[in-house]
Amino acid sequence: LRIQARPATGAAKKSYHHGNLPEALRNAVRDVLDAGDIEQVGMREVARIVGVSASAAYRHFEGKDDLLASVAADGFRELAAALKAAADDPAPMMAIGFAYVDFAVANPGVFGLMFGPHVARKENHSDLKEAAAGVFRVLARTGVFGKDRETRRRRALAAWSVIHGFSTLIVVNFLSVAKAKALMRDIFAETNPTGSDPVIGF
Amino acid sequence: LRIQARPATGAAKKSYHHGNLPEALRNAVRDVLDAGDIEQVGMREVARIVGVSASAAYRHFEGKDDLLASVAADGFRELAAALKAAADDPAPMMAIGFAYVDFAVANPGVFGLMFGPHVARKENHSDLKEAAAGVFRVLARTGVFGKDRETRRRRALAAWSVIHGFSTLIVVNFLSVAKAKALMRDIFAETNPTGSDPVIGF
DNA sequence: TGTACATCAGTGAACGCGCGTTCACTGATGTAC
DNA sequence: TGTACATCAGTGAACGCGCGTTCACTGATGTAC
Repeated sequence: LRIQARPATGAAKKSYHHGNLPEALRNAVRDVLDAGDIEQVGMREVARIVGVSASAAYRHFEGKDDLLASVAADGFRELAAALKAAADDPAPMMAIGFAYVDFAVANPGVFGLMFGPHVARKENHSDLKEAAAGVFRVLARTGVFGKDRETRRRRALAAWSVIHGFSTLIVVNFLSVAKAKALMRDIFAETNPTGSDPVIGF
Repeated sequence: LRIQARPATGAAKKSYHHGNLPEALRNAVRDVLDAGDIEQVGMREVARIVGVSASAAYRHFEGKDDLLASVAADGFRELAAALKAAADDPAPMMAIGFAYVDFAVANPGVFGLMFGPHVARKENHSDLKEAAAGVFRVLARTGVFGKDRETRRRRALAAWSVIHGFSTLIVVNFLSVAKAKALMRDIFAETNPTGSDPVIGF
């Protein structure tokens, strides 16, 4: 189980005030999501896990949708951060691909939520949209994709698709991590030392 | 709404026997799935749509899980058939990729079910597993992937990932069909007229 | 062709359950003076 | 430093609801003779 976030004071409060309930609830959602499927996630269940009454959650989230959207947005931000860190690698595309796969494997539940129908239809949730766009931005800004803006965007989308496809097939158990990484090594191999040429076959 | 399958006699029976309830129920599942998300799908809801009592469904399916697995397996078979047809195209990889994307766009709900956590954890459901393997088989048998068996398998997996990634990002609204197809055209362009060389950059 | 009867495919009421959300409440916390 | 008080962050009971599944049932269908 994910460690419950507690107040920064460190000392366990005797007060019944939790201190960091929103994060604790998000973590509980992730635990349930990673353990099984999305149908098990609920306000009551999640509150139960945290050890708080169900209605307490409504002090921090408008409702179930809001809580889920918040978890998904966090997921996108985490993913973007991981990719950003990987982009500093000497072989950035490969590193980004690996980081993406690693994220999906480590967080299958959130990964599914992020790219599932719940979130897909939440087009109005601006925080979520922005967080997802952040992932694309990291990809689009990675230097290997050339100088022209439009070309970079196109290639970033293609690369995202490749990487995302591997990750999805892994999560769904049609492909092993090892095999996927070996394949990515082939695909993203820097066949051209100048680094200016396309790396995914076009 | 999907047209409800009726008995082959054509004439509307006055009997209360439905005649093809299993298929009608599967179609109802798909309708609900395509319209919204998986949480709306249920035995009662689906029976209601078909116009039958909830318990009638239990004459044909063991329960909810069984019904969903059946829908997913059908989805895999449909997808495999569509890909098989596309494989006859002079540019088979591109045709297969387009067919895959078209299937996902036409059936976003089933597509999500097929690659979602519900099915991913149903490893014991052999019919489902077999149906999913059929999709891979079509890809692996497509001639462009070379003569060596292992190489073919590797490349088939890579191609699947690419194609699947595009489809997922489309379904989740991060990418348009037009853009995805243009990118696939670039990636799968037959740069080598002999057709024997790798087509996805490795 | 008719009839008896087994089986098939429905019905509808009932079960227990857990859900999301609301409400009036209360104890804890922080702040102005 | 103390105190009064507003606000914050919980509680727990209650609401209505729809779900999956079971059960005893009944009408329709098909088959053996």
